[in-house]
Amino acid sequence: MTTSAHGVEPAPAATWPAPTHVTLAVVLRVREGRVQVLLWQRSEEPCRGRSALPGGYLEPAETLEQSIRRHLAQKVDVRELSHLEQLETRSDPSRHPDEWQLATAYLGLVPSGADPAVPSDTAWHPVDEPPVLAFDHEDLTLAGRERLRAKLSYTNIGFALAPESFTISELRNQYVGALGHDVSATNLQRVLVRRGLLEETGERREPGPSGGRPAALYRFRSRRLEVTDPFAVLRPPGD
Amino acid sequence: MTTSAHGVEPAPAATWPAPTHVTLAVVLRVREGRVQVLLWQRSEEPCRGRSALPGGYLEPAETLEQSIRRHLAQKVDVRELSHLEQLETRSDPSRHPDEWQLATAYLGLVPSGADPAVPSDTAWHPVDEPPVLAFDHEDLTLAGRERLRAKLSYTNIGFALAPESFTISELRNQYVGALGHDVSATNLQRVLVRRGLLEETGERREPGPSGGRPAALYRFRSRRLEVTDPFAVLRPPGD
DNA sequence: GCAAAAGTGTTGTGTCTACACCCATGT
DNA sequence: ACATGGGTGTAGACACAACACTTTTGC
Repeated sequence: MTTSAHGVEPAPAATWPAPTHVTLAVVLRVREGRVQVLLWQRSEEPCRGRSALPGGYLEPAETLEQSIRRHLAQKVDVRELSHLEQLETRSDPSRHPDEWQLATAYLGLVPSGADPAVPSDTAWHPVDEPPVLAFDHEDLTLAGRERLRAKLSYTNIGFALAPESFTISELRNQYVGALGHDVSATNLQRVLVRRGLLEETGERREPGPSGGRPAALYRFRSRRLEVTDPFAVLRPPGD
Repeated sequence: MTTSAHGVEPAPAATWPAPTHVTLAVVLRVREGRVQVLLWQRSEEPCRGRSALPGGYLEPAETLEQSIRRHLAQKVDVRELSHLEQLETRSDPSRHPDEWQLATAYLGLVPSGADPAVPSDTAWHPVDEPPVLAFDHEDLTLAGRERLRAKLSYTNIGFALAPESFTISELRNQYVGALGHDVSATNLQRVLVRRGLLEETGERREPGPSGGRPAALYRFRSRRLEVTDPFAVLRPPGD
């Protein structure tokens, strides 16, 4: 196995016969109205001290998804991950200074409510104003954020931001943070119910000390990714 | 470089220290109302004689996109490719019988009008009833077809199916084939013009021998992929 | 009663499909 | 004249945003 060369022999990529392969994850969650990304402080060269996305080398006989789950398990309780999907594979030979390295990035989501412990070298950072990131990780983070934003409007991916059951205004907070603009609770409820994504659990949340009408609890009908608005336009005729 | 082992030593994937990496392309076009995919007849084991997607090994110091373009150049005039985008990377250790092989698939599109010559071992096949394909290539083909179908409704990807300039009914034929259902020329024109994707060239196509009103020629305003319907729902307020 | 929070009713707008109708050309 | 293919006008359906209004709680 190639051990991580740390700048001892900065050979140009062309001299490497075969690329190494790493998996990375853009793990996002929404807290206090902002999207946060899980970052890790590198203790090795290259880019020692810089923040980076969690991940690492692909091991023999594992799939990319198994690999990223294994690496993530060292940073966060993987059971808290409500969704994981492949983003893309980056291959620019100059993306890593010391070796020819391919990187397959995943998007992971953590629902509100869950608050997994993370090791001391790992922390959540606001995705809007991240620290300087290693390699091409900032660009990958942006790609993850965009993917989430886009899918919120035509899939049920909201399930991955919400806990089992929730009130509409709790769900609204997740959408507001993830989309970056205001969303009315009124219309959010109507859109998601009309599309059959949400159903009432029948229970209610008791109001806080300042009063207010008790809120109905909802859940997502499915907690697996489904496309809910497949034809924005150019629908098949007669339907 | 690993030469293609042809079943001589079918070692389990776990014994390979590092994966090989190939790039593949799902190259699609629409002809006579059907989607066709470019396939190639394998002359080597494994899967000798089976049809397969074009592609091959990644070479040192090239990016994945350079790699797939290089391999495609052997099968088709790459200048005819109007669009190329990454689909996904497959990593199941059992996807190849003889080696541990990762595969990054691309989606390529060829516009109507262009009719590139292909070598004798390569041909266009209807994507609906393909021959038995090697490895996981049938599934990748399906993924490519789905990607095209989805993007037709919320991006300007139609430019990649159409030549420089075209009549609405020619464009309609491409959409009908790609979507697999009828599309009215009337509404197609209105949707694409309203969204600012199409503009008239000012020229007209002379009618054929059977008469008819001459058709206006259109072109796509941009021939690079753009998202044109970013918010199917949950638009930002006040806009 | 009053404030707070949740939820419903309703109106207006924009975008789409469907279909009737008009236009320009060849024979 | 009439067939053929292209294009416009228009009406209805639908989904959405916005906002006024009602409901249910705590104090």
